[in-house]
Amino acid sequence: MKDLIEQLKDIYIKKFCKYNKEQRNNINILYNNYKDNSIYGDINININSIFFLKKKNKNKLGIKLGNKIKKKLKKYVYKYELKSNYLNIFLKKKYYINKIKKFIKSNFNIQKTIYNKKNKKKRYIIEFSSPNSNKPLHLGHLRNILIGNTIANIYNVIGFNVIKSQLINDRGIHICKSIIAFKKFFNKKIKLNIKGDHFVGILYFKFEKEFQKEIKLISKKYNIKKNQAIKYSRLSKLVNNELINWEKKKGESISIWKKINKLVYKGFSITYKKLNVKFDDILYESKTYLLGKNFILEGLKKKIFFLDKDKSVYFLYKKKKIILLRNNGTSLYITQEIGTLLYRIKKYKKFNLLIYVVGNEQINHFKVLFEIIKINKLLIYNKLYHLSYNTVNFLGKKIKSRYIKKNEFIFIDDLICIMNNYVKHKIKKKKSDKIVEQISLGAIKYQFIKINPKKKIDFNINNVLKIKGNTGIYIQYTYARIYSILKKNNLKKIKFYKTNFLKLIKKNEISIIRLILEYKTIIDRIIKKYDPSILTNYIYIISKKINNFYQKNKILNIKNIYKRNLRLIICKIILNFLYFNMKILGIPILKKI
RNA sequence: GAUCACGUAGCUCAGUCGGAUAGAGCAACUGCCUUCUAAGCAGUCGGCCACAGGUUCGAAUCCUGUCGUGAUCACCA
Repeated sequence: MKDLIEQLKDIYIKKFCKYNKEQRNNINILYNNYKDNSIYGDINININSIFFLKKKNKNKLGIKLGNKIKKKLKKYVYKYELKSNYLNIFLKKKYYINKIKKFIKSNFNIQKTIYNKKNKKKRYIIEFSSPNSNKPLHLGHLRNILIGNTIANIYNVIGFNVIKSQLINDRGIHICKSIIAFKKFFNKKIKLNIKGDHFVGILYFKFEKEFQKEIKLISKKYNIKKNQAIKYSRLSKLVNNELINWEKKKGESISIWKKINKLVYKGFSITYKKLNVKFDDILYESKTYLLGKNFILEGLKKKIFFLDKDKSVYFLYKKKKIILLRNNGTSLYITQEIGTLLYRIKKYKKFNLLIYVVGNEQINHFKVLFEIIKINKLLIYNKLYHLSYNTVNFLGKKIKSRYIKKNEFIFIDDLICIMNNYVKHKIKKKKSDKIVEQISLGAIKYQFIKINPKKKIDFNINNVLKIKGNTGIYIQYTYARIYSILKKNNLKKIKFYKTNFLKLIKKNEISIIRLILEYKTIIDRIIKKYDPSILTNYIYIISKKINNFYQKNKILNIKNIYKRNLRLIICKIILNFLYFNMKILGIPILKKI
């Protein structure tokens, strides 16, 4: 059974744009949750496209459409009004009552009521996080993870088959830097009192520090520029040799590499666990990069790629050379990326969309990658999407390891720690550490998801530390409030059939239900725009509405049993609805706060 | 220099692929706890939607230009 919005759309299409696809996509029919319903009605139909047909007759055509709707949907529609550019539909209370009954029938199952599972065959692969294995996850990863995880969860809600995929960049020069530091500055001794990934991070930063020192010395000594000084750097040579050793699997390179990676992965898993993020699939570039190398060599034979004078392999993109293989035969970022994609094609065979959640600094990288796939006539060309988001800036600049100084933190673990301390001090009643952490995690996640991925985040600890107003805590608090009411009254004892909802239901109760009916539109918009922030905003509006209702109306302590039943039912719907969406957003659910 | 984003209230952000009177939160100031969780609710204050043109019945939204901020510009990953 189609829902009302879809039915209205059908009538509209039949009447005005049966054959015009473009206009069909522009039809704008929405529940009115933002303006006075007694004036603007329950559903607003934007009739601009009618202007397209005949400007002069817009009123006539509007009335025609209104009459048709009233006739066809007389069960629910009792009135329509033409106002400005809108055809406003006024609904009977019965419509909302039926919706409430539907919720009751499904035992308050949000998924069943709003989305009936379909499309299970459609497979979506979502790659997110993609860390390097040389340092802990930082705030850039945090944004990435939260966007990726939320989008993945939403695809899941609709009923698609979703694969959350993590690609770990576990090979390359950056790892070798940690390896050298481990050998040279730490005598191959692991510090056990530090979380694994942080320890490896320390190795990496130690290397960078020493490296910069050396470069400075050389450039001063010989009076040359820094980038030229690299040629004479001893540490740089050591790293390059380490990479060659690693590729040849010589010496202790591999064993130390394995040891370091193990530490890092252990550290990652703790952070992921805290964030409550799980992956269905983990890929390692060390295992896929050879596939890419072979692919490029084959392309060279097919004359899709070319050999440069210095024997490096390149690809022409917009008349510019893009290097695909170094002249010494070792592979690059793009090489690995191709390899990983080939691996995925082999493993999953068919998928509808592969979404790369990667920062916007790599827009060009993905353009090149997709072009390479297209030019090689691989059929998946249309099934690749780069979900790019803006950077997380710290002190005005993009977060990069070289910006880290003492007393500055950019790691997820540190942020959680700081937030925990803050919540602990701000909180009125004493709470267990577990609850404190769940509150701070909710706050952090909400604060990051809240912002449109297109916009950059200038990270400021004071923004995250907010616990009033539009925050994760507000959502958690709303949930806990309603939960405590329902806990005091066992819903199962209520006999629904005795309640005459039609007489009891009032404006404010209807407006809550109407808000929930908008959910489908919201989800559609999120999928269309790849923007999870839409969901946080929506959940916030719902929370505000229910808090307002809570404060103005008594729910448990009223004499009229039937009225109480109705309000409890609405509470139960909202409770499950919040639960459902908090799960999607990954905000911890607390029964008490 | 080129390319791509973004510029909305003092601050942090919404704004439905052009439509009804530009919306929230924070901060500041008022009210509201002997009654279901006051981490809340109700209200006041605050806007030349960066600037200038253009497109049309109609622009915060589309186009062009200018300014500002950031990212990228290829053998780092």
